[in-house]
Amino acid sequence: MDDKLDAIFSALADPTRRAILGRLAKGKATVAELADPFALSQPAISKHLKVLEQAGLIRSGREANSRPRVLEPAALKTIADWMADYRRFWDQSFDRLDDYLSKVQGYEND
Amino acid sequence: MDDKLDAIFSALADPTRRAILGRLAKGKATVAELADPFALSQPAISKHLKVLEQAGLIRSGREANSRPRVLEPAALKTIADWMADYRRFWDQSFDRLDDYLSKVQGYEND
DNA sequence: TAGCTATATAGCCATATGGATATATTCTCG
DNA sequence: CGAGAATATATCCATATGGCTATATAGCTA
Repeated sequence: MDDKLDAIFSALADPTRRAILGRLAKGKATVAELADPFALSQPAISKHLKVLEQAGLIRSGREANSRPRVLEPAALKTIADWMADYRRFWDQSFDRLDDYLSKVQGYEND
Repeated sequence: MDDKLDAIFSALADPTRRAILGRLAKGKATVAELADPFALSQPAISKHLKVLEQAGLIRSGREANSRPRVLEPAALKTIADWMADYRRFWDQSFDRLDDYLSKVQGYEND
């Protein structure tokens, strides 16, 4: 699990890769489309994509000639879960909210 | 802001540093106390602390002979805010919860 | 002030990272 | 099948990172 967190956090520690995720949040995209906004070579982008994929943040598809990428949200949930332990430190409403929800009838968190 | 996110994510991309944060979540600690659980030299720990401090994740105090560290939650909030844009991808209840809260009387999120 | 404690800094080394260019691979299509 | 398009891999280079040992600095305390 530590290894997973290492990979995810370090994948996110780069503005190019975060921007790529931002693009993928709007939907599937090819490598060429992902590379377009950047002044970087295609291999550089492929390298970034590999880092993101190995961290589990994205997945590769296969479509005719291209290998479109899609977002893989589970990895983000992994770090969100890690952060949950700290949430009380900055989110003053968190404890109260949690408490509140547990008392509300008819609300199910799936 | 990108630089800030770079620094925070890359500070978190190391298990030693995350463990240090975990310790600090339980309260202020000296460098010696923070170093204790690890099979690392004192300078190595000091280096990690510097990384955490430069990312804004911790702060140094001054107390007699020692320089105790404390958690600085604002930095964690920074990445939580960044992640908020993606939350809808994994948290199915998020939209519903958000919607629900906006309709609840008497609840104020500060 | 001298010495002890706590911590920081300097310097060194090995490995990792991010970029580039050149080339290989894999499909699609005529 | 041969050409072109889309992407991956191989190399190479410069810089960053994480660890160590040795040493410097700062504050107590006798």
